[in-house]
Amino acid sequence: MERRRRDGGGAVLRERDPEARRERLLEAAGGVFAETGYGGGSVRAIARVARVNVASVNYYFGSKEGLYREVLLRAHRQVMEAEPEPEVGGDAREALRGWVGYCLRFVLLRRASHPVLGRLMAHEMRQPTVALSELVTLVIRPKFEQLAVVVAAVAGGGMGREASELAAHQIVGMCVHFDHSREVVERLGYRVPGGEVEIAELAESVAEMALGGLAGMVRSGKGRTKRIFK
Amino acid sequence: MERRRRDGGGAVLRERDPEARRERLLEAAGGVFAETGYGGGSVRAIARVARVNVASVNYYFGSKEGLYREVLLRAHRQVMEAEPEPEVGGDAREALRGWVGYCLRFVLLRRASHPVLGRLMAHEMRQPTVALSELVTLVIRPKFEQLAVVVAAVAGGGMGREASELAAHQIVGMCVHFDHSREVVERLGYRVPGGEVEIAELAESVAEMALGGLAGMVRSGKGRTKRIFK
DNA sequence: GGCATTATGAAACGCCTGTTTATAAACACT
DNA sequence: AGTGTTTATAAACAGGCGTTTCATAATGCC
Repeated sequence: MERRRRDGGGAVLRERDPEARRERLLEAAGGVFAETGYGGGSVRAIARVARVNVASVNYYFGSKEGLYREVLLRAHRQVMEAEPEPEVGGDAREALRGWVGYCLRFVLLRRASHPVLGRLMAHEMRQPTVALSELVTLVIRPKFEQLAVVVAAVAGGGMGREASELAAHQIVGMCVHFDHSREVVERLGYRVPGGEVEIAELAESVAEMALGGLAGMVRSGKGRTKRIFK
Repeated sequence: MERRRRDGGGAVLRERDPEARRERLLEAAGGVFAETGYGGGSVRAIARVARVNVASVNYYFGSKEGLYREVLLRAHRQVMEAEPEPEVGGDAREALRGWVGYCLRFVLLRRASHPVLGRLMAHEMRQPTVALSELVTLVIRPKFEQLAVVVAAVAGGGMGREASELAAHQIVGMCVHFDHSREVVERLGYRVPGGEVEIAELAESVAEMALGGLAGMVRSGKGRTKRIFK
């Protein structure tokens, strides 16, 4: 079948600056994907926010997925530059407090300048894309093993490796819950914090529960015989 | 513009049993929505599973949303009939263990006969629909307040109401994490349990951390002065 | 100036979605 | 047998999606 001729629309002003366009697209995509996740964000919405034609997404990034990958890489790079690592040396209990604070900041902090990686990862956890495995080995696993080490140190030899990791999962669960289930948590009357000070308060509470819980596990000897990892 | 005539397809075998069709649709929709959430499941997929025409969804339930609401109601009814309530009377610590076990069973259990409400609610938490508020007041809030009471009882007057509720949120976080972040948790080497026995083991660990954590909070007096609820 | 290269925009493509319409078969009742 | 209602179906509809096409405007180069 014959295609209709199209005339391209006549004289239009064309700003021409590839670098700026690429950057605007990445910025806009970061915001959109952080808000709605990969599947929820449409390339048309991104293009609109970036004030750019839809076709530019494919021109610059090949596909929606390509754009998403670059957004993730960029966000990861920004975090590595901007966010200070948690203190894990020295006192083990203090290290655990530091880790919890770091994790909660990562997930909850809503500063304008804050990198969007935390929210992107939250969406990945809920609805994984092909990028999840990469993200796990690149970002999540190192952080998680760091926590597992801290947990083992807090237990002071009172817990096996498997029990430490299980406890670490539970601690992570406490942290991410306030973001993952935000809608429910807020409907139940808790105002999920978004500022530095409030997040620090929440972190103190979570760390307190973790520290007390670990102490209890060590006392009861529950951490010794478990064998529930594969 | 004039519409083309359609002939309806001639002689086809038609099974005629409204009740069974409605039931098949609800069953199929329960499975599909439990797997992919409301947004992720398409009416065409549901109709295919139910071996029913697409239009039947709108004929019987008005809309996709109407079908979803009935699925939720049905699932809730099934749970109320099938799943035993957790023991909350008697010893407070034992009550907490009971609650955690109930919550984990609710979220993780994958028996063929198990109601799908847990998985539907998990999707609602991640991506709320208009049904979430209803679900919160109908199912989640009662359970949550039950937990908050148990937590306060375990603390034995050593925690204020707000601190009890915050601790309750943290405990819920530990429970739902293993389902919400299943993909990540499994990639980190933990096999998320789906059977009764394993779930009970996990529940013991979570309850242990909660009990120890609450004890620690009471000891340190952290539960007294907090004022971070709105 | 002439020409190839790169970048941009409007529209189309093909596929999916939930929903509606028109037809028709099956049933209930007279 | 005839009539009216309920139930079932295939096809159309309207709109969204990611992607592609193609003409053209802007640029770099000779």
